[in-house]
Amino acid sequence: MTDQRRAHVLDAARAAFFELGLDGTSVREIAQRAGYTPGAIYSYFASKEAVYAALLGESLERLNAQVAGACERSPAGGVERVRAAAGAFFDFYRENPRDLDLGFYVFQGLQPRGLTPELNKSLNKRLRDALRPTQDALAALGMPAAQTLREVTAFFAHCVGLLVLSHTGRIRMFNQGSQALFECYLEQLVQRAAPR
Amino acid sequence: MTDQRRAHVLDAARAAFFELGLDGTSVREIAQRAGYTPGAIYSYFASKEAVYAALLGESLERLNAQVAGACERSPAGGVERVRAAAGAFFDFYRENPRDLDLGFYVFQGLQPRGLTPELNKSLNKRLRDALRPTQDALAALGMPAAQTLREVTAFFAHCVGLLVLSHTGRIRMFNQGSQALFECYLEQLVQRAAPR
Amino acid sequence: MTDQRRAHVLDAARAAFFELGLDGTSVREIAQRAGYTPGAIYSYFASKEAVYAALLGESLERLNAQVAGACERSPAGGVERVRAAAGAFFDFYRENPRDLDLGFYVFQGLQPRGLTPELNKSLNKRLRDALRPTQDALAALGMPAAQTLREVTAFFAHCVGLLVLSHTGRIRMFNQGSQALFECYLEQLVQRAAPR
Amino acid sequence: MTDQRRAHVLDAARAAFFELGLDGTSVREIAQRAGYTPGAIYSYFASKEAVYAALLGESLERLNAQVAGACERSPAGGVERVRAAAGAFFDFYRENPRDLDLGFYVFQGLQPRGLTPELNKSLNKRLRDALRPTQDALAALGMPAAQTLREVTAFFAHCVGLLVLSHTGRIRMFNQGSQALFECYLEQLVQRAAPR
DNA sequence: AATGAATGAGCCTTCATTCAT
DNA sequence: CATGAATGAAGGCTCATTCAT
Repeated sequence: MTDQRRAHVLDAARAAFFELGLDGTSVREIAQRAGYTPGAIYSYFASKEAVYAALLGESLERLNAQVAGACERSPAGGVERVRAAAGAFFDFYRENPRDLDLGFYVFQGLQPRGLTPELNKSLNKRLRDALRPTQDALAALGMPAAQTLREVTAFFAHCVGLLVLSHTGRIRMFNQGSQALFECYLEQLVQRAAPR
Repeated sequence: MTDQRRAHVLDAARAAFFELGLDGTSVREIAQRAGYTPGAIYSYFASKEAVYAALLGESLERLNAQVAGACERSPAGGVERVRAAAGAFFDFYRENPRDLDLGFYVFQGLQPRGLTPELNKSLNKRLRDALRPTQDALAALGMPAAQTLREVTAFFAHCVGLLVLSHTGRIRMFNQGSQALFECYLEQLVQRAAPR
Repeated sequence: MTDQRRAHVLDAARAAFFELGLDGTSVREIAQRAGYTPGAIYSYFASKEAVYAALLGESLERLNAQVAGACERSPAGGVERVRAAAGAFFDFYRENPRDLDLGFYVFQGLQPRGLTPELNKSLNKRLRDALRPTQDALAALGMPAAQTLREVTAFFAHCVGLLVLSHTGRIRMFNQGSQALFECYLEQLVQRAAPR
Repeated sequence: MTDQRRAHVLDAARAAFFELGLDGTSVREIAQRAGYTPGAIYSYFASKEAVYAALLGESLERLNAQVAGACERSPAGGVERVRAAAGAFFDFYRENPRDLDLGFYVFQGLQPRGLTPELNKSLNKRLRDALRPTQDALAALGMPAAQTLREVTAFFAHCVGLLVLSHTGRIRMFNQGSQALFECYLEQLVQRAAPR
């Protein structure tokens, strides 16, 4: 019951945040969309930042689901699996730029009240999980463990860079598209994993 | 005289911003650090956002200077020049993470009052300028023009990604260092520019 | 409950405004007089201007009540009714000069936020309503419709003029009293409505 | 020399005030238009309100000139002179609504600093002067002195009322034009002065 | 006479949060 | 659990005015 209502608040928060951005979203706005008064929000979350942390948690679940779904639809052990896992990760954030904002906001500026070390750890873990399939797929192609770790980290960074540039419009400065650049990077990665 | 005082305000703003972050910095805070009352700030800048724009402009000048300096100290036409130009760019933001924040803040959220189209254009240009030496160095190695553009964009994205991950502590998640990963990417880039 | 408190804020605002004038009244002042902190005012009114609009609305209700009361106490259909309706209108503003200020302030300078077109329309209507009994009384004496409209408009203007002159002390310049001048105008009007 | 410069400041102030209104005009604005820095204004005027008082004085001179001009162009001693004097007075403010604002602002809200008793007296006198020709013309038609005073005061009030209603757009509420209503009032006045 | 710099008081408004009921 | 009311701190900004130079 309580969980349902909490989820309802979260839905309202997500909608508000997607529509208005992080700065444009106030507790009042969330409450209003949820059909509550501001005070009620604090029955479900300790603070506004806790709402965002929960939102991020939920966002990471969707991310993992999307990655897992893509993996299931591709044969294990081949380069296709690398493409599927990596592509699903990138696509998730390309299609949902607000989820990227959310991640940076929570991971960057939060007070201890909003992001306890345990919560931080668990969120980190889910993010890490979403990259694991890519890492595993690289390993399955014979890439040494140390290198898969390096590659997946670099891959993550590359995605983040492309997404941020795309999201802030900086990439237009170069007349380039993030999708094409992503594919380019992915092919180089696949090349390194399975030469020839 | 006025310029000196304006610079003094800018110094105060930079210090405040480096210490407290962009959201934590108020006009009151800047004024206090500069030894002024809040109203005085508006003798030098039209708005708070104009202060940030000026800060960014100045940051981009330092960036360009650093890149130019590194280029001067390396022979033109060889791979060393690529390493110098690209490395200087990355190092600037690695050593001054707040300058990266500044860039994203200004480019993302500013009102027209703070960031006129002309100013936006000129700031963009200076950012672009800072990447030009890298692009030129790639071209000097015989890389086709279309590819140099693609590569420099991807390079920029990779830097941003590594820096953001590093800045938000996410890179620790992978037990990796941004410096090492940068060098790795740079070597791959050099490889592509000058195979063998 | 909320309505009571809203009325309480309105009382404070009216008192402040009567004492300090519209320009001298700040939200802080209103809040202080109401026993609140400034932010609380915004629970009851969207803006400072909305407070004034509400004050004017309430002023116009009092005006209409006063006019209606005077009409009830006078026989319909005769010149007495003209004197009653017109006199009540003038007396209201003579006795409450600040209410006149309020009207002009709101009707003149308000932002859309404080005075939406609908609100403007409804306030206008109530002002118009307060003059209707005078117009009707003129018609009851046999004055043609077109003339009643002209006369009531001129009457309104004359009242406003006398009140403004009286309020700003300019009338003293002529050693005249607004009351006597009003009665004079009224008698001329009655003459025109019911010659002999 | 000083007087010339003072006049120059006054010109700037008038222009600013006509364009931006009283609330929209700042000392900065006036100074800028006069080619000065704000502080310089205080070499010529004790305060912003003193500027307005001076502006009003000058406005009253123009008013008197306009009235005098109209009188000169009409035969003395007849009803035409009444129409000319009264009409010129009304026209002045109908054509220059800002001058009316000025008058009310100065006469209503000024601090002692801006409006000393002597200045007040002299401004009052000039206003009174502008109505004298109308009063004299009425007397020339044989109207008793006591009545001419009453009539000219009522006339002044009627003008002010029509102008204020016109200026604030309230007159539209009645689908009436201030010009027509003025003429109507004037004819009644003439009637009273020279029956038949 | 004029500047340039700065003040200081004030403005309206926003908002996360608290807490008695 | 939820409300309704209110807080308090802060926010960016404006502007008449002062005064040393």
